[in-house]
Amino acid sequence: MQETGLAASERPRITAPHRELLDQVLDKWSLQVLEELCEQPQRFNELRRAIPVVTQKSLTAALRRLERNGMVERVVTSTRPLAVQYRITPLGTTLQGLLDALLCWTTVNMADVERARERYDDEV
Amino acid sequence: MQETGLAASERPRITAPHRELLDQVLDKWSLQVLEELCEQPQRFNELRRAIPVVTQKSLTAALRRLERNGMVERVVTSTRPLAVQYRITPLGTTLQGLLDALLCWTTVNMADVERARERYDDEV
DNA sequence: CAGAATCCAATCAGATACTG
DNA sequence: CAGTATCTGATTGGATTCTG
Repeated sequence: MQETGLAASERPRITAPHRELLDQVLDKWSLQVLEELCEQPQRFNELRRAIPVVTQKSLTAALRRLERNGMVERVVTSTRPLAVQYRITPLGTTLQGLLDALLCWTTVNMADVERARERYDDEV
Repeated sequence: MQETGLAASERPRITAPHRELLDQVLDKWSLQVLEELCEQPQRFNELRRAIPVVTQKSLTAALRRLERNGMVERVVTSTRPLAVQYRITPLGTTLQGLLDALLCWTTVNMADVERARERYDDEV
């Protein structure tokens, strides 16, 4: 499992591919899309309404990125007019714990962060 | 299937302040700065060398953001030429677990993601 | 050394119009 | 409904120059 006997302090580094994946998955709209789809599958315009001020363009881009990375599945029903449902994939659900952890962290530390901001803004 | 009080589906939502904080802390360069400073305090140019291709401008911006949000502390020694050391704060260290979790997730799922990308790119 | 200031190219986001 | 296409104004990122 380990090539060499590394010290505990030698934690894995963020490499370009990892960084890139996080970028695609943690960006502004993707997080909110994932959050919505974790709750239930939804259609395009449902998502649009559920996520406050996302434009159609940004939502489309976020969905395509998530689909490409295997986080979200696009299910088309060829009716007239056609219906498209987006749903989270098994791979996508592995992100849910992480999302919760992120949200938990912001909730716990928001007050401290706001104090830090006030201090910083005052002294400058 | 669900208890009184909060339904299981009623998970906390990402609100604007939370989203904004995550943006400031999870962006491309900030993650790598935090990773570096979690290992040891470093000076400006040390960080610059440690983080492959960051420009001075981007590094400065990331450090200012992290400082403003209380994640990083800037320690100035008024020598000639002056020395500036950046170090992680206690609040900043609360992010470390999250960073590890993020990195762990990418490591575990990278292969699946790459397969998903190939599938997507092929069919389009 | 540790930046600030400036200029410029490239990217992005919003609005609008159109389509199967 | 679920998008695509296009135009445009704003924001970003890199390169360069300068400074205490």
